Amino acid sequence: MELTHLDQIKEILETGELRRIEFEKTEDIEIINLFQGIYGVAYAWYAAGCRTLDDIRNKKAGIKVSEVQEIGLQHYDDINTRMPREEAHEIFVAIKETALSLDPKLFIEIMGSYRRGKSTCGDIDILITRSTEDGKTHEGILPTLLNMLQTMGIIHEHLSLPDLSVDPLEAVYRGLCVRPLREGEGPESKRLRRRIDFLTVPWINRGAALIYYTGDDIFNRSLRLKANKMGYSLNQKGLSAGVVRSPTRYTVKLCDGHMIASETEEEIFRILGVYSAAFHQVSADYECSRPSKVCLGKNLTNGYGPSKWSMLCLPVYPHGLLALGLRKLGAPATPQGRVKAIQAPSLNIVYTLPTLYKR
DNA sequence: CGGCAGTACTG
DNA sequence: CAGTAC
DNA sequence: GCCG
Repeated sequence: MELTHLDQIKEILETGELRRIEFEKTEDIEIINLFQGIYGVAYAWYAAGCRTLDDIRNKKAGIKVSEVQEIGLQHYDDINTRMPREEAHEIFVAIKETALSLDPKLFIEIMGSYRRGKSTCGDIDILITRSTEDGKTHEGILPTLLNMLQTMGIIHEHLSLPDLSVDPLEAVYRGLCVRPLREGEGPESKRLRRRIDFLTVPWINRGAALIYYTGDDIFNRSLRLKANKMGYSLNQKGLSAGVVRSPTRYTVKLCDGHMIASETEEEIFRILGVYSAAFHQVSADYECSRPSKVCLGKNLTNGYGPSKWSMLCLPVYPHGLLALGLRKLGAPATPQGRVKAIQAPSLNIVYTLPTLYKR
């Protein structure tokens, strides 16, 4: 008798949760993961024959290394060490204070793994926007803020600067920072470089932006897939209805539809039918309404089968979808993952297991 | 057998 | 366009 | 790899 998905899910939930990283322990994926620790790095480096960071430093096989990637190499260990939650907090507090000194009406929020309540953070994601009720906006704030933070010694190397020419309210900055000095601490004390992203969005898009940048990636993909199945489309700007897709090519949108929710996370989650008890909680509990990563385990392969997709993991979501993390294979392959989501009515059984709510 | 999230940016 | 970041 |  074949095991059903549900049998396997129950077994994993009962025997303990695994991380999807467990499924990535093949040599090529490990090396590609190593190279992806450098901002903007290409899978092409692996394809070109590079296998170590020194191969990259020595420009083996005639590969090109951009200025930004040199920064990534220089600070490789710093950038790829997760920071304690407390350190992310110190950096965020300093940035928020600085920003509010420019305009006390700015909306400044930290997103990413910090907002998901994680005890360590791989980077810092900061959202900046501003209520428009007094007719003003956050236009022009980001460059000024970045200059101040640089003077304060918080922001260091730039990886990508904001392009304000398209929409001055929508900008992205990526760079490296260090935490502010603590009380009585001299400038000689060692502080690791940390990855930091700033993004600004129009005030009305803040809810959708919060969902997207709070993540994680698999959660977003499953949520978007659910939106599609319900006839909507979700992106970092908002939830749209009336999207018409080509019957032959599903991904081709014939009609963009119209925005029905974007200002708050709650309205978007509510329309999508996502359990939202956590909205009454503080950020550290946010993760509890979010996916619990589990794997189907040894019964499923991560091997390179004849298919161009290889299974990595199976997160379980509170909104009633399972998603299989898949990796696209084949040459020229991209290591960017894909998600397969399955509508699973029986998932209600999973919800009741305490695993989903432990932290 | 098609589909697997959606968008922005780079070369 | 392919590749990559989020 | 697996679902519709």
